[in-house]
Amino acid sequence: MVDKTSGVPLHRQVAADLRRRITAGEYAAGDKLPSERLMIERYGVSRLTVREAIGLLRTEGVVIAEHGRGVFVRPSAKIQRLSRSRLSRAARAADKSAFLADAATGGFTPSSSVHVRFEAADERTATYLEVQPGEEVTVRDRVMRADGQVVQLSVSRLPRTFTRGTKVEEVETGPGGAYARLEEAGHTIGRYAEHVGSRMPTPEEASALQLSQGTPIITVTRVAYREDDVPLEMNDMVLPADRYELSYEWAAE
Amino acid sequence: MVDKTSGVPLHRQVAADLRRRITAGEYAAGDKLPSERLMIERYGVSRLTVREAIGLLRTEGVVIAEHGRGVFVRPSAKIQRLSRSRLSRAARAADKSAFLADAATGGFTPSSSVHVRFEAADERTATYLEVQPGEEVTVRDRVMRADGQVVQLSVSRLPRTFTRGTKVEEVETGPGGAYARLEEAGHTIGRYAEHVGSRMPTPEEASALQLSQGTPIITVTRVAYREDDVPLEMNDMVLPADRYELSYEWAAE
DNA sequence: TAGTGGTCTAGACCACTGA
DNA sequence: CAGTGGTCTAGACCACTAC
Repeated sequence: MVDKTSGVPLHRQVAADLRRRITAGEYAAGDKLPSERLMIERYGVSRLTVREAIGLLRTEGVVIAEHGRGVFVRPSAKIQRLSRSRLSRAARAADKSAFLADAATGGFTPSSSVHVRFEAADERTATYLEVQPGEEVTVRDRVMRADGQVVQLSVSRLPRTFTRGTKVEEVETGPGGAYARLEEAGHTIGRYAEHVGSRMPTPEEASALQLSQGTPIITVTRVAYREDDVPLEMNDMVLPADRYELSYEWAAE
Repeated sequence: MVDKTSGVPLHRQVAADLRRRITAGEYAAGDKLPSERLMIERYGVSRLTVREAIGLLRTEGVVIAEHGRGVFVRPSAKIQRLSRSRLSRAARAADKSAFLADAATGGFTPSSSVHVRFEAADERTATYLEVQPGEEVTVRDRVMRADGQVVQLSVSRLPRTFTRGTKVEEVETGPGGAYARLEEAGHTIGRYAEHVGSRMPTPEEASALQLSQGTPIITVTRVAYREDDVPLEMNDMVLPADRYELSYEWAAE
């Protein structure tokens, strides 16, 4: 089953064999792989070697281990598509936040909890919001859930000069959300920019989003600009990569 | 150094301690961590436990192990920003492919190799290109390098009905690239859509892009539509997440 | 209770790096 | 050459799951 003279590490050979069987359909999505003890016999290697092989597949997101149950082929999660060029004034007028609008499209039951605080702008925040480092910003921390499960973390930051005395500094921002309050205060949004990246989650993010090993996160930093190009808000979003796909669209000219 | 009675796995305690020292700046970017043998003494645990701790940090992308040298704090790579709403006809007229345009912005020396083949459309391709499964498509495989290093993989697919008899079926597409040839053939591009996701790389992608452990990839599927909304091309791109950030922009209304 | 994965030890040999 | 990480073994005990 494995070639101990090939020079290729045994755990890689075992991982490759399992991977092949999975892609060949021998083990289908949701199926249980043989137990570690059984693989020890089949491949003629030690337990650690088997566990290293499984570890590779876990890191790749191919399988998921469940304590006391077994190792299972990971079902490819259904992807939730988020169209990003749709934060129209019309949608806000219809009393939907961007997240709620997504929910309406996706057909899940949304809920979210918000925490508001104030802090001094760090280097990165100052750069995006074009303020001086140390300047006070309003921070809205948000945990978004779909059918009870956490699906998105969002941290919104605005220069406090724009939010003082408005409901943006309260947990409940009222109909239309924070953007509506900003517009009422005379700050009409002219354009949005989003910066999309990806990385492995921190342990905190992994537990908050209940990510299984081998799942990266998608990071989105959205900046909302006023019509005169003054930054009004930056929003750092964290999404589990196995559940989301972002879609953007633009005209050729 | 570690509490063997706390119930928290030892390797997690070791990992947490190392992570804390790194974020505290005790070990700066590029610094070498203590050797495994030294950690065995310091933490009073076995070598496997130390290696498991390091393995966690590697998966998180916090450190990089180099055989025979040591384990190093991973420097946060400089991010190459790609603005995605810039595939203008003007840019193409200036004889730059999208990749070359990015290169001009980023200041690196680009090179790429292309392979052309033909295949039958699979399910996914058929959906995006709105053709029948099995219909013949032209496939342009591309490996892009910056200063010699592979930085992007790209697979472009077009219905062969649009490419037959054109230079799109050749390796060298001529000035302006494939899009320019399509326009000459009467297929004017009306809009683009991009679908962005992220996942851990396959072993092949990891070695092709020389990814260190713990680096996810960003997947971008760009679809180019004709002015009458007929799909002309789909382009599956794979980018190392530690080197790229994608930027999109749109007007509020 | 039996079977599963999770954690951990002690020890060994190998491959790679750099002085 | 010494020091580093990479691989591997044999064996042990634990925590969780399901019957």
